[in-house]
Amino acid sequence: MLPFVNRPPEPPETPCKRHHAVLPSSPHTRMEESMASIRISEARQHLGDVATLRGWLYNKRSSGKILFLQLRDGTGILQGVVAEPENPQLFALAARLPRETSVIASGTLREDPRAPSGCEMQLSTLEVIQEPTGDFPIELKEQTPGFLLDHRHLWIRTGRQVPILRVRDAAFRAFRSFFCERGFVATEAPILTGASVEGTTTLFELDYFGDKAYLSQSGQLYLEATAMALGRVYWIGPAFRAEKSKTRKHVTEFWIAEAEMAFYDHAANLALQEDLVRYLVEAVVAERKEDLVTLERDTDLLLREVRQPFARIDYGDAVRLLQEKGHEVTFGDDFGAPEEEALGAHFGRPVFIERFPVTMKPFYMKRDPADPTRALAADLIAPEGYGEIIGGSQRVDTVEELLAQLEENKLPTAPYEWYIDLRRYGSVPHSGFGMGLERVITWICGASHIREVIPFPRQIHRLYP
RNA sequence: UCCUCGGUAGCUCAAUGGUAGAGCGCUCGGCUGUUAACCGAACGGUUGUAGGUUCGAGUCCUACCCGGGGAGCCA
Repeated sequence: MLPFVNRPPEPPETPCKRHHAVLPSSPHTRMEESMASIRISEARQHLGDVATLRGWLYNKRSSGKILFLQLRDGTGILQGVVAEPENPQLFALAARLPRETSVIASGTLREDPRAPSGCEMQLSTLEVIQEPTGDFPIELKEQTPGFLLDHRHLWIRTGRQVPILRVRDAAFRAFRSFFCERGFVATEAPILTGASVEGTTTLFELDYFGDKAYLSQSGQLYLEATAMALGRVYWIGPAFRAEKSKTRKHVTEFWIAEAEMAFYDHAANLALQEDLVRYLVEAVVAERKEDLVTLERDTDLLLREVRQPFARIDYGDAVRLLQEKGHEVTFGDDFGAPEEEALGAHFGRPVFIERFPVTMKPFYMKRDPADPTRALAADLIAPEGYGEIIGGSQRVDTVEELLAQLEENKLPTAPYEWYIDLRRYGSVPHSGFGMGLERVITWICGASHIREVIPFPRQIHRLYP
């Protein structure tokens, strides 16, 4: 047995050999030894080679005795070409196959400006793995959201959905890289909880061996505990809100990216959030530029938005600004979607709204020493109408303040004893925030609805598939 | 939960209270460079459900069911 050591892979003699080496074994795979199995994203590196790709028939077009198969494999779409006079049997087979037939296709890769991607495969063999038994429900034209959502398990194969899910992957990874590079420790919060974090939002309730339990709406309180153990922590986890929201910004199950930092004050918290959002956008645009172009996202605009310093506005000033713009808001109101959109449009870049009145915010936020009616909290509003993407604050760090604020919010202390303990044993100033990953991804993609950027969105009255 | 719009062919949509239509998809035929191909033909219906008005209802009325968009709340 070879010793398991961390060594770099040997440089491949040819790209073909490298890819051959990583082929998984499969009962469906009957590869000829000399042929490189490629993924479509790598096709350009194999021009002139005979190659094999495994995937699905995405679409088919023809003109007389020439047939164009659009093949997809999850990394891209490549055109396969077959002409009847050259290969009548293959032509007959290809002409018969319906969309989404799973196939192993082999042929010569070559550049051709007439092909949609600039290169194509001159097909020599086509092995059918499974031929669909009915018409594929998702058509390559406009369909209604209800129908598409009922067929989400198939919808994700088509059109914008594939690039969006790749951007999502890049965003998740960039979030983790950002914190990993800064020495934060990834840790986890429980999903099953015995009490509400904020005491306000509606939770999903379930039976826990005869007791009531709830699905977590945020890992924050637990991250405060792990931050006292590890210093600086972060995680990405699911969050559940049972509110009957029906908007383009809401799903009942979403992924929250949270960080909690010991010895960070409000200012340091905002600086970190700004660095994070800028890093995320830069990283995702760099990695998935092609996908964003496919999605027709204006990446220059996106980069301009994040490369300048983010705007900051005091809550009171934001109210006055909105009033000047004709919005009917008064001090103490939370901002609705039109107000968030107006603020985003006014600044043309992400904007922090700082120092909310404490009456609007949950019990765990620290008050501003300069004005105890205000919380050391900020929401980050994305531009272009995408709304709030981060909510954060400096946290209460003394037992006295915490008990007083629990009481003001009419919350019992018993479920929070462990949380109060954090202020009893070496409490320190600390801050943190939660970012709605789907909201950020929606903004980065320029998508029109949050449900497009999560593989299986959960909404009120929608639990299938 | 509230406001609003809708439910007709597999899909997307038409149809003054008077015979149920088109485009796309599927099927068949034509076309050797298609780009959601195009051209021609065929196939395709218990008009969301239940009741009511009417000589006659997809259309009008009532109730219910389901969905879209938006609001509030939030990330």
